[in-house]
Amino acid sequence: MRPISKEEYDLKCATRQLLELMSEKWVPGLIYTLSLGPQRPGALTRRLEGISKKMLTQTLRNLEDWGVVHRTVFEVVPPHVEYALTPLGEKMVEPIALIHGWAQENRENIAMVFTQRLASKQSAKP
Amino acid sequence: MRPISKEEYDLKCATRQLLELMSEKWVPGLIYTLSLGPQRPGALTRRLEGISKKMLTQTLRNLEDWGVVHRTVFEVVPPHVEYALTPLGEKMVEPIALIHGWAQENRENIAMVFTQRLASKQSAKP
DNA sequence: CTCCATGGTTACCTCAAGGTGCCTAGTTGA
DNA sequence: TCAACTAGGCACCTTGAGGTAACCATGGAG
Repeated sequence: MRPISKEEYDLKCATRQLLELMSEKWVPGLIYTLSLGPQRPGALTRRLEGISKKMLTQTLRNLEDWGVVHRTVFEVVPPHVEYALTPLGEKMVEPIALIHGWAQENRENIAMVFTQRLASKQSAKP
Repeated sequence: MRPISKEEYDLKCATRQLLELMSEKWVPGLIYTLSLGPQRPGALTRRLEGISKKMLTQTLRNLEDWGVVHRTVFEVVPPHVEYALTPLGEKMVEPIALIHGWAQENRENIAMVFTQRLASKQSAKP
């Protein structure tokens, strides 16, 4: 059992990098929504109830950096912007769908755990 | 495009619950290591360089709550404890392996993004 | 002339994840 | 007698993710 060095685990591990991206709060919702077709920011905001402008922009910029999302600006007024998945982004839909599938299969386990945690948290602070 | 409600996205979505678990810092390493066979805490600590006792225990308890890991105590002295994946846990190895596969295929993209981000962070705070 | 919608940016605040360090308790070896 | 190994509990601290609210520039509707 060879040790996994700090550097290897923290920095180089593409798997962890990817998992961290995918678990950013709004990433799965955005990727899934964009997999249905290109969208304008307004539409995305309306679809993902509760997302703030800041988080929408920030998350989309992040996904752009990853080369997962492409931003198209139409030079008209009022401004018109569209976001779409890149081919790399399309390739990310499948792994997320697999996670989703796993989660659905085991949704009862997950729900159980979740309600237990909620209960214990609430009983902890009266 | 039906909106996704806050509650739906935050609370009920098993997918996000699962992604959050999987992206906890030490979870992928622990799941992968345990997929090689049951392990004692000491061995896990030695393998995952940089993990603290607290984080090891905390993460393992968390995985126990999820029913992903089983803890066996041998009533001997000095104490002997073993952690192993449950059948549910075994089923989690595959999705993680898929993510891992994706990350490997696209490791160059990921590495590029990562070094860029590092560089921009360092130039931002001199 | 004012209001609203377009797509952002910025400063500020909060909370929890992750980390450090010290404590327990029993047994073995120097 | 003191140190070290076993597995873990607990208090404290720091950092960053996520959220709130205000601001910018433009143009059409009333």
